[in-house]
Parts: sequence; structure tokens; C-alpha cells
Amino acid sequence: MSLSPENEFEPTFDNVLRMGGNTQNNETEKPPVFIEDVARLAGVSPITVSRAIRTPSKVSVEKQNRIREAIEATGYKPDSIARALRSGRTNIVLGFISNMFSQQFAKAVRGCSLILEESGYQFLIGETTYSYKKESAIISDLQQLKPAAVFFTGVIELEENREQLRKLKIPIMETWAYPRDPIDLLVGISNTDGGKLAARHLANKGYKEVAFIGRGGGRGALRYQGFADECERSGISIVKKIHCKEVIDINDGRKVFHELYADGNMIKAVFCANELLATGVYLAARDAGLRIPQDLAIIGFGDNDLASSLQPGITTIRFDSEALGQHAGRMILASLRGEKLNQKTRYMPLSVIERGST
Amino acid sequence: MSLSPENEFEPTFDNVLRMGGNTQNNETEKPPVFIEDVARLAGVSPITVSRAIRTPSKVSVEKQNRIREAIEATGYKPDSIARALRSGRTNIVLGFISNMFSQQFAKAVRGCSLILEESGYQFLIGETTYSYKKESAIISDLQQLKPAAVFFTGVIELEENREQLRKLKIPIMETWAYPRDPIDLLVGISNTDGGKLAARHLANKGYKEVAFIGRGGGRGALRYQGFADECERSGISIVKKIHCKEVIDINDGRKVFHELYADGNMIKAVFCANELLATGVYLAARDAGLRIPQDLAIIGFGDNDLASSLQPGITTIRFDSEALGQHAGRMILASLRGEKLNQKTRYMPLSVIERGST
DNA sequence: TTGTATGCGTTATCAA
DNA sequence: TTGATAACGCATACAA
Repeated sequence: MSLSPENEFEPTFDNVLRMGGNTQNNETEKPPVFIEDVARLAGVSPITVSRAIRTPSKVSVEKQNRIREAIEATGYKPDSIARALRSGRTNIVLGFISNMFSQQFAKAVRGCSLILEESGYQFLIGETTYSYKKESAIISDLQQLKPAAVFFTGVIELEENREQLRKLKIPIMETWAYPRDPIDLLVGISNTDGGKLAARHLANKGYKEVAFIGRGGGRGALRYQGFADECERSGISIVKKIHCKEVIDINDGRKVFHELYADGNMIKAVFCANELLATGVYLAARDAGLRIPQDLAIIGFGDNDLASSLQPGITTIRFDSEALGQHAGRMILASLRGEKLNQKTRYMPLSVIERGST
Repeated sequence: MSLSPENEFEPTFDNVLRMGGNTQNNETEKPPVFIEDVARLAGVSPITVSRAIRTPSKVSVEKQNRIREAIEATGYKPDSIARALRSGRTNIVLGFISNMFSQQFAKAVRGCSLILEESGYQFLIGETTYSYKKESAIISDLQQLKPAAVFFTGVIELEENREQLRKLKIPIMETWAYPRDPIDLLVGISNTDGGKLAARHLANKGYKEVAFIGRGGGRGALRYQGFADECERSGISIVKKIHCKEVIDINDGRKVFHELYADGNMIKAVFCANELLATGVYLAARDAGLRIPQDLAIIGFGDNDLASSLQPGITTIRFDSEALGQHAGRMILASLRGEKLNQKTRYMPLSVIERGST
């Protein structure tokens, strides 16, 4: 069913509520205000105004006050482009996210952005889409964009890109893994430990044969590594391993579900190294008539609304991604302010959230 | 369960795969390349290089070739900040999204960004969080950011903000509603018609008493308007109306579910003006032991992975949000290029996707 | 079609 | 602590 054809051609207008009434538009346009105007009004030179804004400590209190008044009176706002041209740096912090459909990434980015915006930085987001090519293109563009700092929901793997980032000489924040050698700043989780936790959990539940589903590269590979190591220690065998190329949404999980049983294996438990996969597998399993956890136990990684909303919920390896973003924001800020960081790396603990799916 | 304390203190390092090997770092740093360097190499003046890049048609083919070679030889990239200072405009297109947790918004933004990035624009995203205050702050900042164009997943309601946007004299794209008087460009859906479709669908299903859940303002109010109008026409009564302040995620839907029955009403069908609400209500209803659709029929608005993944799926009012984003991107592009648009407004049709929840 | 002169609005640098 | 001067790298305006 859809609207009748006539209606399709003449859709109803939305009577959007307009608020604020008429702006007296007939007023003559206010001329733009420059630093010079403020300076004249305050009876100082432009450079003193500039200093009063950026480094007030270098300006006498008396002039600070006069300048503040002049700024308020005129409504002056510094031109960030001119500022960037001269100083070689904008006040924009760029956050790159590998998949906008991931709630965890969204939370982290939100946490980081709140912290930075409080301090007058602009936080803007770009999407990298798990593609090395796109990532390289973005990193190359960074040289032109001249951001004040950069935040990634991931770590940079290509040495060439790492080198380029280092050359920017700005705070670079990597997250979502715990490498020995971050480029600069890191708020990380150990994906390896995440995999171990999942294996240990399944071992505790008494499973002897398990399956793994995850991306073949990046974090997926790391989670597999930890999972496989701990499975071996616990005497569990991984009877099936499925690698997905790209995981964008739940349907990627649904698609791989049937591969689980393609060999005639009797899979009773699976670790999905990603929550989108876990929920997709869960839903497909249920559609196929399997009982969860009796016929198939599922443990995921990352958590999301859906994993906690389903009944039974999906057991998962979780960490506080909003807190991760906030920590990242604070470290970036400290670094931007030239404060000495007592640690450039921070670890976010993982825990198993046990729900009904295992 | 979590890792043992020792492990918490000494998390396992992730052995992130590094690719690309050593960059010969001992090479002397390449000096930066400016337009003047290219010009000298090509035997022309800097301004000719500038023109060759931006408006090749104004440069002789012969010089174009020489300049192209010089650019490749030197690896020259124009400084976008200097460019922006001089021309008063960056090559950044800003996309503002009201809620990063909405899949529809994410899809639209992705569609728009793909189109614009193909043409050399940077597409960056900011979040507005349904707050007038934040929205006003952002719009005020736009004057400094000097983007080439702006895309909103919504329409701007405050006249003051509308006026400020108009003053920017850049393409302004509004979406997600179908107002009579957009600021500039619009790729819209009629929220009013969406509400009507929902009402008509419930009427067709034979319901006589229905409930509404949605945000009290913005699109929620528009959808209610259409819903209420069509309910009246069809002789259906709205026995319960719940307004939510802010809808961020599924839990907002879960929370309001119980209000449905607070008055002792026997609600048999509900229109949730937003998919996050619909899925939350659905899950809460199921938890409460209600059968869907027998005990409670639910129709949503917007669709998402979850609505289509549940069983029964959630009936919803849908439109192609990725296509919306793409159309928006193309219109913005045309406008940036100074092409005459034969229409500044485009309508996206809505349809009812009937699943098992009604 | 090409080039010259100039300036975008701010801040680095240096001198006072 | 303050100010004069120059410059950031490019594109507009105008002339040729």
C-alpha cells in the first residue's frame, strides 16, 4: 500500500512550526567586525587583542578588560581560516569512524566530541569504511585540512600512513586495539584478551567444540588469535572458522549463519567477533528454528541495543565505549594544551556480560 | 566474569599487523611545494597554475599539459586554507545529523557524502542532538568554518537560524520534511503523509481505537498531525497519545511502553512515529508477554535493521534514505557548480512496508 | 589567454 | 607588556 497516485504527485506539505518570528530584515546589514575594529575601540593594537584572546596571561589585566568589553560590544569573532593560515593549524578535531552503523563507534565519538567542544574545538566526523584506500586518501587530505588533532576508531596499520600522521606533528589518537607501538596517543582495548575472555566463558560453560565468525583482518584477526590461544589452553577445538570481508550491518551476520552448518558440523557454540555479526547470526538461527542457547550458544563482542534487547539477550564482551571516547578527548585536550601527559596510553578493561545466549 | 586482576593490570598487547615496511626515514625531508614552484617548472606564472587547476578551460591546452606535468613531478597540492582565506570558501561540505544512532540518518549522510567526495569535496559530519541550543551554536560557527555547502537531516525551525543560513550564500540542503518554504534546497518526505499512511493502514486492518507515540515537536508533531487527520476521516479514535522528549535509542521506546496502559486502556494498535520507539515498544511488549500483532499491533516510521530482523517484523512507513542522500548530494553539487537547477525541491515517496506486526 | 598588483584577516617575529 | 612589520599561500580584480 502506498498513497494514491494523485497524492504521490502532490504530496501534502508539512506545516513545519516556525519559531522566532520575523527577523527585522530591513535593518542595514551589520558590517563584519575585524580584530582591528576591536583594537581601535579598546585603544590597543590588533596584536594585543589577538594575545588577549589566545594568551591572556601576556596582557595586562586592565587591557584584558577593555578588550573583553570591546569584543562584546562589537560581537567580534576571530576568522578561523585566517587564523589557520597564519598559525598553520585549525581548531578542528577530526574523528574518523570506520562504520557509522556501529553503536559503539558512535558512542565513542560522541564522548570525545563532548569533551573537545567544551574547550572550543570543533569536532567533525569522517567515515573511513574499513578501506585502506579510503583511509590513505583521508590521511593524505589531512595535510591540507590541518586539523588540531585526529581521533580514529581503530589503529593505523599501513606504515606509510603512520609515517604521514607522525609528520603532521599533532596529537593522533588511536583506539580500539592495544598495540605496543601506537603512533602517539592510545585509549585501547586488548582484542586478544577479548578473544580469550570469550573462549574462557565458553569453556566454563562446558563447550568442547566451538566456531568462530569474524573479519579476517584487523581486530577480527586479533580477537581470533586470543580466542584460539585460549581455546587451545582450555582443550577446546575450533571446528569451524568463518571469515567475513566487511561487516556493515546485521545482514552480514544473517548471511554467514548457514555457512556454520555447511560441512555438516554440529556447532553448539559460536564466538562472533563483532556484535553486528552476533545479532545477525542470532536472528538467523532463531528463524531457522534453533533454540538459543540450547541448540546454539552465541557470544558476541561489543554490545549494542539489540543484543541487550533480545530475549534471551546476547552474552558479549563489553567495554565502556563512551568512556573510551571521553578519555580520548581529555588526553587530546591535554596534549593540545602542551601539558605533559603522564601516560600517552590508556587501557580500557573488558568484561563478559552474561545474558541468556550462552 | 572478567580477566583476573593481574591481567587487568597487564593486558595482553595486540600484535597488530603492520604493513608497508620501513619508510626510508633518513631521507632528507622533502621541502613543501608551492604554486610558485610549479609555475617556475612549467614556465608560467602562478596564477596560470591556479587557473589550470580550477578552470582549465581558461588556459591553453599546451600550458595545461606542462602544468599538469609540473604538478605531478612536484607532488603539489594546493593549500586549502590559503585558498579558503582568499576565496572565502572551503571545499568542505558539512553534514549535520541529529542522532548518530539513527540508521536512516547514517544512510542518508553516506549517500550524500559519496556523491560529493567523488567531486573533490570533503564531506564531514557534525551531530546536533535534537537541541535548538546546539543547533544555533553550530549555525553560528558556520560563519567561521566557511563550508562550501551544508546538509541537514532535518529542517531548520528557528527563523533566526534560517536567516543566518541564508546569509551564508551557500547551498543549504534541508531534508526529512516537506515544508512549503525551504531555506534553499530540499529533498523531502511528507511527514504528514507518513502519518496518514499509518492511520490508513490501521484503518484497513480494522482497528477503531489506536494510540500514538512520538516526539512532541518537529517531525513527531507533523506525523501526529497527519495521523490524527486521517484517523478522524476514517472514524478511528486516538485513545492515547504519548509525547517523548528526546528519542536517542531503543530504550526510550521501552520506557514509554508501560504508559500505554497506564489509564487502564485496552490499546490494540499503536503508531510509533519513529523506528527507535517502535522497536523499543515492540520488545517491551514482548517482554510483557503480549503477542504481536494479536494483542498489540505496531506500525513504525523509518525502518531499520532491527525492525526487519525481528519476527514478526515491524510494519513501517519507509522511504529510501540512501537515495535521499544521493539526490541531495547531486543537487548540492549542481548548485556548487553554478548550474541552473530546474527544481530546488524534490519529494521522496513513502510507502508502507507491511510485516507481521500489524 | 596570460600576467601584475594586491589583499584575504590573522599571527609570528622581532624590536622597543 | 606592547607594538610595528611582515608574511601565511593563494585567488580576485584588473590590465594587457
